[in-house]
Amino acid sequence: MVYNACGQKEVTTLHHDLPNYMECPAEPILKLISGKWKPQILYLASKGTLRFNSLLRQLPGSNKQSVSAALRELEDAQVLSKKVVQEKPLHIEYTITEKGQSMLSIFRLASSFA
Amino acid sequence: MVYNACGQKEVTTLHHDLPNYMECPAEPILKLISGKWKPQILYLASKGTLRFNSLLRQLPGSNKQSVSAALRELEDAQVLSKKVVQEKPLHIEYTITEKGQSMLSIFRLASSFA
DNA sequence: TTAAGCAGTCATGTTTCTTTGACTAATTGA
DNA sequence: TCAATTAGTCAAAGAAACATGACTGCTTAA
Repeated sequence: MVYNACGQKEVTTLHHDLPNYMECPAEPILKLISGKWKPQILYLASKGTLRFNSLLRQLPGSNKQSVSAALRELEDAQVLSKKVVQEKPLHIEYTITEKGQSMLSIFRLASSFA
Repeated sequence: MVYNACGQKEVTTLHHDLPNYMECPAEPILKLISGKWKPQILYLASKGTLRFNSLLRQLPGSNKQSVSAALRELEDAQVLSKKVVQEKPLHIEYTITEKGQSMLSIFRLASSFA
């Protein structure tokens, strides 16, 4: 069995021009961890729990809307988990998941080509 | 020595809010291999030498301008090399470099999270 | 010589991403 | 009670990415 550049079996034939055409499964993952703020958010999340306003301060030049959207995307993809902490000054915490932790290997590998 | 999520030593301090702030070196690489056409171009390049018009036909829905820009970016980053072939019907060839070949591992790793 | 293929560029338009500013609503400290 | 902090949302503007159509200049096959 032949595997393509994306580590996927080559089976599907959709276009005569593309004998073994197949969408790259890495693309959605690349899209998930790319963008203006997500790599840095993931990096900070790997160091410890995040809180919204503190995160904003840690990302100079960022804004509520972009950070909020990034957090939601990462949460939807189970890379971060969000929980309301019913403590002293009632707040929200974003924590990196196991999946998120293991996805950091992509960053380490990518940075070896810098 | 402490290494951050991007596999980089933590030294720089730029902001009081960021005791160990540092740009993630994976970001430019992620940017280089992301986008609408670059992953697929890289995949095709891994299978063999590319020629402009043939590549366009192999990327249904693409266009000259986008593909041309993608090829230039990848060439500038030494992921592809371009050469004029002085043969029979004089043409141009884009070939994946060693660096490009080894960068395919990023796609394989990323696709394992799909 | 004429048309078709190759390898593009340029100007423009559209779509998507990112930022800005105003606003909400609950909690907490002085 | 007043101001600040936390955690956002919404609409709109601006920037960046991507697509379209017209055009160039060279080569080759009929």
